[in-house]
Amino acid sequence: MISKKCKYALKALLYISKNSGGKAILTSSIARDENIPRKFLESILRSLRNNQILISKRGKEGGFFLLRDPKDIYIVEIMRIMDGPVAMLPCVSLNYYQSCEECDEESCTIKGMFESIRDKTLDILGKTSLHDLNQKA
Amino acid sequence: MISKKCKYALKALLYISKNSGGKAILTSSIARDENIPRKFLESILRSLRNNQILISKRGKEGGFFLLRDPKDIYIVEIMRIMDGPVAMLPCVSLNYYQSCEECDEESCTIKGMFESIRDKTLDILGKTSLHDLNQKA
DNA sequence: TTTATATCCTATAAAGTTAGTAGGATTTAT
DNA sequence: ATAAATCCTACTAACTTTATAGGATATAAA
Repeated sequence: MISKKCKYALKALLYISKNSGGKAILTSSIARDENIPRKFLESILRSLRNNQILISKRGKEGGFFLLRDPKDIYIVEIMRIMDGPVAMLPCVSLNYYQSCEECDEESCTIKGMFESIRDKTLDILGKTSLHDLNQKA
Repeated sequence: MISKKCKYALKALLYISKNSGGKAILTSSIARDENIPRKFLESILRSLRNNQILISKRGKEGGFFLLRDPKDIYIVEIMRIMDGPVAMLPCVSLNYYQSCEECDEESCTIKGMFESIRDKTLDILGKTSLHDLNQKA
């Protein structure tokens, strides 16, 4: 399961991607239209800005813009920022690898299966962009 | 990420599958050899018994057996018992479906992607058995 | 029939994570 | 100056995870 935070982030980015015609998008508009608690959304958008997905403009007439073209923002990147590893086991994660202290990785017989799942998952998440998803509507 | 409970369950079942030659396997043996806290493992095995994966025998000379052939026990079943849904979104789960209250499922543009991931994942988890994984060693 | 050895069961708890909320500080266009 | 927006820190309630404690119960064997 992905967290609500992550789902909110995806919805917000798709919203910005869809509605921004060069103009800044307000937190409050996203919150209203996507049913996301505003204060919670604020912190999500700030986090996306800190991670080079969004740029923000403060003050009146402010708001958020995508830093890159929606065709160049892949879902996997958002999910890693929000939820961390995509893999189902720490020892199988490409970006957040951690060894399993209690078991021997050499003789582990479940790793392979979870590597396959990771690869199939990344194949989708790493090739789907914000633009792709907005085309679905 | 799967929970430690789920990982412990898989390790325990593979252990039982591998070491049971018709004889009962002790919680304490599994705990020792797989580095799993014994009391925690007890509750995991009990849960697997409650869900028709194991049978137990109490008292002296007791222990656990697989209820079915290792070739007929698929990983997906264990994961669902331990962690619930395999899907990444509640609204995309086959066995634990829940609607997303805050968004309109009809117009949702992220569902499709998560359905694809679910299908690829289930294709692996639903076809891999305990026997398959023990062959890897 | 006693004893040793298992599982069974309920309750509890510490730590971590999730999903927010509160209250203002700061910046900017008008 | 003022209105409107983001920015920032701190806090919190609820939930989940990862166990632990302390016996109750069942069974095989001596």
